[in-house]
Amino acid sequence: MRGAAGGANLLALRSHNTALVLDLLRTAGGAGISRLELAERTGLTPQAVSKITGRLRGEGLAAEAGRRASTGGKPRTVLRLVPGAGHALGVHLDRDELRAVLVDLDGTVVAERRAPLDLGAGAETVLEMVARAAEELAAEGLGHLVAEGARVPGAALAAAPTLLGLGVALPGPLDHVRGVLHRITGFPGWDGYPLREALERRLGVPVVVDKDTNAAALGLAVGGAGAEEGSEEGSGAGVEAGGEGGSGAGVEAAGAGARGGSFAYLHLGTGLGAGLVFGGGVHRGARTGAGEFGHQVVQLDGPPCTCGARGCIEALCLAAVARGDLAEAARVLGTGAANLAGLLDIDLVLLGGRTVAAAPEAFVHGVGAVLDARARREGGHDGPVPVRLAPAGTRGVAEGAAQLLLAPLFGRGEGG
Amino acid sequence: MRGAAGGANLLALRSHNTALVLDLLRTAGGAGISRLELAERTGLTPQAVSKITGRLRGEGLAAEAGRRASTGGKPRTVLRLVPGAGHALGVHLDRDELRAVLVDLDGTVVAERRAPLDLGAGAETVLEMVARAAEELAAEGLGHLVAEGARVPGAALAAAPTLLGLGVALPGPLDHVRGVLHRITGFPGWDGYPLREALERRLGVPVVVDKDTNAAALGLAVGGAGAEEGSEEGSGAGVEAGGEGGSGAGVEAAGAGARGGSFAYLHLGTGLGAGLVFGGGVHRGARTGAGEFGHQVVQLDGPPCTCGARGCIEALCLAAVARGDLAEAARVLGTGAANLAGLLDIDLVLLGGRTVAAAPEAFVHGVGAVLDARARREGGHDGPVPVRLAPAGTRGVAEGAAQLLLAPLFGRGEGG
DNA sequence: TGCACTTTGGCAACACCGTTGCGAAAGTAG
DNA sequence: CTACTTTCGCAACGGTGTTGCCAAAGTGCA
Repeated sequence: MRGAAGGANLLALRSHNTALVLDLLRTAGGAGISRLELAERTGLTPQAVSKITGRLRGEGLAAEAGRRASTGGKPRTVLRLVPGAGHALGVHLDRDELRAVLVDLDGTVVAERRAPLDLGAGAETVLEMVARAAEELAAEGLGHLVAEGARVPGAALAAAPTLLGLGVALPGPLDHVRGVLHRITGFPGWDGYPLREALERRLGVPVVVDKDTNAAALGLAVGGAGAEEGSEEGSGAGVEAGGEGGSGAGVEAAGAGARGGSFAYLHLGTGLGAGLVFGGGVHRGARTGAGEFGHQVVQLDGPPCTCGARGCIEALCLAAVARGDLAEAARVLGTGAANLAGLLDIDLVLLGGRTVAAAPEAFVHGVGAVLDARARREGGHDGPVPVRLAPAGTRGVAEGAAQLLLAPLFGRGEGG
Repeated sequence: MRGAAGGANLLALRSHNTALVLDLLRTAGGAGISRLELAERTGLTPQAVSKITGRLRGEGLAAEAGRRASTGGKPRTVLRLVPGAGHALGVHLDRDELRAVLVDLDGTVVAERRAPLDLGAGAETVLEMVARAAEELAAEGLGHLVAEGARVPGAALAAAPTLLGLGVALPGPLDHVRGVLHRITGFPGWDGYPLREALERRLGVPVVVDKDTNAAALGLAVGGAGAEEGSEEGSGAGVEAGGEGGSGAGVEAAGAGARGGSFAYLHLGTGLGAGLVFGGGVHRGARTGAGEFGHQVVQLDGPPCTCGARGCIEALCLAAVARGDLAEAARVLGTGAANLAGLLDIDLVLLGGRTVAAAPEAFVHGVGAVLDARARREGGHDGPVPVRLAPAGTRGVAEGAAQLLLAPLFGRGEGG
């Protein structure tokens, strides 16, 4: 709601309330939600909700979808988001693979691409690969929406009426606001590359760039991390730890995807990073560099890390993994998680990444044990912070990248 | 702006914009600010600002105060906050001392009390001491505002028309929302004590309770931490480190007190704690327990801490202080600060507390050196995070406690 | 001294927001 | 079929920031 200056006018008021309603419609998913429920959840009057939803229906973003059972009077009409009213592209540039998805407003993946990738091939080459994948996905998923005459190669994206833009997620520190990469460890050719500007010029649609961990965290935040279903894709999504000693804390945390939820997503793959979510939005910090978790020092004068420091979590954790000592790796990771949870007082810790996926139970239980111990030391006024496996599968980061474009629609931009 | 539900109506819109204008008036201080400047800073139209300031003048919260030099036309009229239009009481319950202040809207201390304290004397005794100090301060600073007939002992506070309430800051974890103490280390009699409720019943004015570190951080946030003046009270306020390698990062950080500023206040006294400020507001976390900094583990399997864990910053740091090795203490503290700064990407680190005050240079330079080294490792796209001595003197926590009541007026409640 | 110009800031009309009062629509219960 | 409950839209309303216009209060130049 607050722009750069902070003053709010009537347009901002409307945008805020509209985004709130859209977010609730999205969260409700296929089940839908009635006008009166929307009124209760937003605190607005039913009449205001009717006006807002009427406008949304006029714009094609919402539609009526059946009605509820009566409770003694006129039954409530159920409203539903029209998923096809908007789309976004998400691209995940990993160290050895490119994954691209086209999602609709609901976050459902409409089309998907996957290709081997060599970040060392240079920015121009990779840029062209991204553009090609984006155009193919748009043609596959949105081709029927494009007017016949507009189907000229190279202008496919700009011609798609429902496409909101493209989100790119990649490792390494970068400037999220300006869309400029700082560096990618091991690939010096990327230093200072203005990825957003280059892609926007090439594709003609809005582009947003973010760290992979932030994208993953955003995807989890809007996807309702820790929600009931959990039968998404990952086979080990049911694994959980840390709820035993708690007084209902696990139940509380189940709604982490809702507004106000806060969690940390810890990603352990070839490196270690974190994405922080406070109040439903990603915390990026003053210079959009937040989430530097791997190089937190947890062992003064410990073994040297590639970054030049000593005793970094990443170095300790990966060394333990390399020698097969998963229990120790989980203990180190848990120590970092406990530090983080104590400092920020979050609701939930989510674990992800290839290394975690290779042995989910070991990490979830190991990290959970450390958090349990900490909670017990503190006297247990509140239960321990629950630890779960991030439900998103291998394409979770790409989906999160697409959410970089969708989130502002739902009022999830910048911290809430 | 967002309440529990999130929906915003016209009243909320007005409150938001009014708070924004009040905050700018407060920040401008004695120099004042013109209507057009307010319009530029808020993004509102000049006419909207005129309406808002007109309302504020009608309520006695703002007044015209001279005019600027002309720039070729009608000179701008300068507006100023009327400091006496509102007051708040702030109490700091330290382990061995009670400090209470009465401040006006501007944050200026109008009256002050100080008394030795024994937290072990029991909640009732301390409660009575707080109430007595509050009533004395109110009588001293606000007596002339109270109608003659209303001057009956025990009802002094409720009768003072400009008094917004009382803020209490004290060590140890607590529930800020409900105003209930969890515990105070070393004083088991306080476990679970409903301090807010008890004080509100005793005094008849709104009461807010918070951790001492949060109160200090809030005081620094609204006081413009790192601003130019610095000639407050602390003799070593000029000490600074970490700006040398930076590209103007120090200048940027000078505005940490303004909206959008983010910093961490690290308090090293008998214990070690932190207060986090993002976007001008205190980050308290999901269960208002954030800022647990002292028991971050920075040495796996290190020496045992009183909390039961091993290798906590607090234990390592205080042990180093005890044996006179301030350089090592600063290095440990700096390691924790670097972890924190990397994780959250803050603008500034502020140091305070008795132990720091006893040797400011050693800590500021020692912590700054660790942050410098980290920034240099990362390639230095941005300069290192500056480290400064918190400018607030010994009564800073009490002033911050009073700001717990004033901050909501200026839109600084809960995260900006 | 007088006139032209610039800039500030208030008055009035306006568009738009959520709110309130009221009634039509659409069910259930008897 | 009637009485009742509940949902939801239409119309009028109060209040918000915005726009168009004009008076006030300066400066600069002839």
